[in-house]
Amino acid sequence: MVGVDEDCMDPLARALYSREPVAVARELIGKRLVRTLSGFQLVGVIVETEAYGGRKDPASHACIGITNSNKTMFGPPGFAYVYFTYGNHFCLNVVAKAKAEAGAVLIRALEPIREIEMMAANRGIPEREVARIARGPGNLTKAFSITKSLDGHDLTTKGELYITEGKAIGDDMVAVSARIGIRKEGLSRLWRFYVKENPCVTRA
DNA sequence: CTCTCGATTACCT
DNA sequence: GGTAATCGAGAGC
Repeated sequence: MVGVDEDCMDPLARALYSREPVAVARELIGKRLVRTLSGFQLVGVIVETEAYGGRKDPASHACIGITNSNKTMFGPPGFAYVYFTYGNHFCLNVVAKAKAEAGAVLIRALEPIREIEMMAANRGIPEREVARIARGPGNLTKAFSITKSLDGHDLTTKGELYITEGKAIGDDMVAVSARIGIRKEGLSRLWRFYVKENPCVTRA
């Protein structure tokens, strides 16, 4: 048994998420996502994120106003916003906002560091293909067994799913780009953050 | 390697 | 009825 340190790490406080989504998206790079599953703790380092705003962000789900499926984004920061899309995939966000009515940070990729075997099994791919296990928002939720049932879950409390401190990653190792996959406007906003040259980050 | 396209379903208009 | 913050298979170069 190697990295026992995660066991005594407390979840990040809600104050960290009570800021502009862009600031939170940058801050989350290098932090650890912890998933408690069947007595095991799956852990991954966050290596790719994207910020989404409220009514004024045309690419955000919150753009259309509050609905039954996006209401978590309009609630308090520090909670998980999980949605289902393309008929196949769940995506995990953290609600993040300063003063705006809505906002969130999409977790797009993780670097697996603990219980990798279980993650690979959840994905149905060989354990040796570590880089592919949690690369992409739909893939990471599958690897971590995250579904709509975790929508609204508090990520600042030690439980089924939470985020802890990790290793600080300096600005020289973090790249910025336009967001991926959005079809509406909003591409001019450079709200995507990722670790340079990390194999667990999505292409494009 | 890059590119195209189909899968599949909840939700909103 | 159209669409979506995706993924992976398969074709083509």
